[in-house]
Amino acid sequence: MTAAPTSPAAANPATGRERLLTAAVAVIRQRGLHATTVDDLCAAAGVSKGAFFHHFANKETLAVAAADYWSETTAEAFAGAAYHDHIDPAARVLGYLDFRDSLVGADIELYSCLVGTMVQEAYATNPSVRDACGRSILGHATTLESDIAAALAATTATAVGDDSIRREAASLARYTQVVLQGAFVVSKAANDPALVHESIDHLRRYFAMRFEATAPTHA
Amino acid sequence: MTAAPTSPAAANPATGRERLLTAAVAVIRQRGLHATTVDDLCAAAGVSKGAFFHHFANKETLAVAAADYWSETTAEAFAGAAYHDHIDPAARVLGYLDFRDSLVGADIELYSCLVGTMVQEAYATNPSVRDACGRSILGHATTLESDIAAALAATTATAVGDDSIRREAASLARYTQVVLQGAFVVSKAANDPALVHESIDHLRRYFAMRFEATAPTHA
DNA sequence: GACGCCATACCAACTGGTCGGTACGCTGAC
DNA sequence: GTCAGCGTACCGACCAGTTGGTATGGCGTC
Repeated sequence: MTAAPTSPAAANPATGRERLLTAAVAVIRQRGLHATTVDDLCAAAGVSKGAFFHHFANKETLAVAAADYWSETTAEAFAGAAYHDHIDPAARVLGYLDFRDSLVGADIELYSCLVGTMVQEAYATNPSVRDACGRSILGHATTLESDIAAALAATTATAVGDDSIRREAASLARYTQVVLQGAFVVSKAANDPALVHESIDHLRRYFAMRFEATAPTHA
Repeated sequence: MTAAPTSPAAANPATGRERLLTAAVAVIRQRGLHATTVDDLCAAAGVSKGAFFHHFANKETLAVAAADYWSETTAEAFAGAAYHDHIDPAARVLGYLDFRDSLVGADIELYSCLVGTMVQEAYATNPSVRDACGRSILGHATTLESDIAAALAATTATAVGDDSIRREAASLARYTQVVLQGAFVVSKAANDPALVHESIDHLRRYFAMRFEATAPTHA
């Protein structure tokens, strides 16, 4: 241990704070917040305990920072994904589901959601962490709203700005996150990633139905 | 098991073991597994630490027992519910969703699922707890399969025993649990029980669509 | 029906290790 | 010289699990 003390940016490019955050995402996602000790995080990040408490006031502060860091890094990944290129808004929504589906690999702890895992533990004991998780999940959901609203509007010949359309789009956007989070939980319980694919299939089918519902053709 | 030996209904009706299990369900559901200490459980159950380790080898054993206890008590509640009385299998399935909806109150920790909460923490660290949670969730899902299969068979004019019907019914049964577990997670993150109602509405709509899909009349 | 025997159920005090957090010292950059 | 960015050493609290003991009650025996 005790990595190179002299040149900080030599072998390990990231700063200590960032190394701690990436380590926190990886370790907490696997083992949970309470089961992860500060020493675990320091070891994973290759820094000392002094460095940890230099950057974060306490463990709870780190957890909030990790949730925010998670929001930022995942937002970048989704913003750069190809499903945005579809012309048809319904295709963009279904493309989002395909993209989520493609992220699922063999190891559940590598594709499951950090904030979904944390919020279960933090809900009653750490309100600030719970709120950070809420911001992350609901903030991500809002990025879907405009596409869903456009797709709904196309099927009902209603204006996208219509209030009932906006509300229903927001509800459906939240529902995507509900299904994904639930799929992670149940796939962990069953110890089987196939359940995530299966769940996304059902959700995809639901969206397809909703987008065809009253729909005439639109293009 | 081990029924009441002498006078079960004296001052404290339940035996120490059962008091610990009911306390475990209540406390762990609120605070999570790792955040709950053995002393917490003893205090909640009104027993000493010695009693705890008399009945359970360690904390992990208690967690498994609590998951099993949860399975048993919830199974009784669902078995006695009125939605089974519908003649139409589709109505039984939708009645199940209504029943789940009716269980949702104001306090999330009072309606959320113990095993869904525990499995997130236990997945990587306590395989025996994870498996107990998996048995609980998937075991509950199987109780829905026959009704879903019957409802699907009615819409497609296929035999209930048909293999594809059985598989799809099993998949939909799992999906109900996915949505419910996800609704609990996201409603905790948003700190808003309304999200559970909203999610069940979407699931109800999906089932209604699936049961009407290719459907002619059936009776 | 009294007695010895033992199992079950439970309690209070303690222990050894762990964990979050602190105190303080070093060092290079500006 | 001072301050960010660490590292080392350490502390106090807490916590899972242990130990050693007590109360109770069933049961065979005589």
